[in-house]
Order: sequence, then structure tokens, then C-alpha cells
Amino acid sequence: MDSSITLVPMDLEAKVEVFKALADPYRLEILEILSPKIRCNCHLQDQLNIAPNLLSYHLKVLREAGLIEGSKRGRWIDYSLTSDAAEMIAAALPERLRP
Amino acid sequence: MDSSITLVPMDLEAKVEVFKALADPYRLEILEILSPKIRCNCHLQDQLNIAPNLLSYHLKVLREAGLIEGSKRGRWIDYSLTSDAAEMIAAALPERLRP
DNA sequence: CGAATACTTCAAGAACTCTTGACATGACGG
DNA sequence: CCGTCATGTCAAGAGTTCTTGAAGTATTCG
Repeated sequence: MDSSITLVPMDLEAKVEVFKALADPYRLEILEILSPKIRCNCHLQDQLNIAPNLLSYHLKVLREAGLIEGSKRGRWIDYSLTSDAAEMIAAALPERLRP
Repeated sequence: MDSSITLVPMDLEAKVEVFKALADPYRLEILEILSPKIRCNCHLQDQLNIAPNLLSYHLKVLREAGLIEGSKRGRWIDYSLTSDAAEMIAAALPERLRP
């Protein structure tokens, strides 16, 4: 019933890490692809048309920033946005810039 | 009367530019200082304790990303967030990540 | 005017990030 | 098992971005 969200405070370096993760065209596309749906790594690769090791690198940056998580399914890994990705971004933004 | 906002579409490179601008500790601090108030360049300099030419460089990055604007007042420049900074950030974020 | 102040620009180097190719791991299927 | 497929790691180089110091432009003040 309370629509205002209490944001967990983040330190400056953690905020910067979130925006660095967002500041790359491949990574932004990955997040856009994952935005509506969980997708396996292989699907991302088809969509982005990128070397597998490069995709792996960008997924790692997003994982380390806490924005996505992977879950293993046999030979594949399904990636999805983390449940608190949106909240982290909100917490990283200066107050007046939170949409 | 309509609380939902219609976001202006941005191309990928423009989105990346916004996040690159946010992805630096000095620039994030500048935005936090400007978040409640318009402040002159000199005030930012006292708060950040940074070389004047370096501050100038970071302000330029933020200006070019469209997040802040400066208005000259004699020898000083007052900086403030642009009126559409928050909207630009929202438009740059993948749908499910908009806070 | 000339000095001082507020800020910007430039060029060079340091530091970081991205991309590549080569190799490693681990799961499944034959 | 052995090969293959999906993915990951590593090291080196290319490319960007940040930082520094020195010089440049405006504006005010004496």
C-alpha cells in the first residue's frame, strides 16, 4: 500500500560500477533482450552476432554489476535480469534523476 | 492528468552516451551536488577538490550528454540539471529496468 | 590600462576497457 | 570413452577515456 520505495544505500564505487555496466552497446542490447524474457546464452549469441568469448565477457560484466544472473540448464545457461536490478539502478541515480 | 510518460525513442549510441556520462565517480558526485540545487562551477570545485581543468572536462562530458546545462553569470557559470535529464535516463533504460 | 579571477582548451601520457585468438572445462550423445 | 557443443578464461594488442601541466579566453576590479 505504500508506493514509495526505500532504497538500499550504495557507495559511490558501486554506483559507478552499475553505470559502467550499462555504458556499452552490446551490454545494453543484452539487457534489452533480457528485459521481457529469460534467454539462453545461445539465443543472445544469435541475436547479437558476436564472438562467443566476447559475449561471455560482457555477460560477466553484467553479472558482476549484479544486473543479471545465469542458471545452468545442461549445456546451456539461461540468463535473466536479477530481481533487484531495477532497484539498484534507482539507488545508483541521484535523487532528482530517478524517473 | 495522465501520469504515464511517453518517452522519446533514443538510438543505441545515444543511450550508451548517457550511461558513459554517469559512469564516473566525479561526474556522479557532480550530479548529486546539482540534484537539489543549481550551483556555480566554483562551488563544485570546493566540494570536489579537483583541478579546475579536470572539473571543466567532466562538466563538458555531462553537458554533451545533455544531462546538465550551464548559464553564465559574470565571471561564473551556474550549472543545473537539464529539465529532461531524468526523462533521457528513463528512455535510455530497458523497459523493465526503469525504476 | 593591467592584474587577477573564473573557466576552457590543448597535447601528451597514464590508465582503463574492449576485442581477438588460443586454449580450458564440463555436459551430452554416439 | 571420445567427439562435439556451449561456455569460460587468459594474455596481448587496439582503442578509449582520464588526468596533468601549460597556455588561452573572458570578465571584473583597481
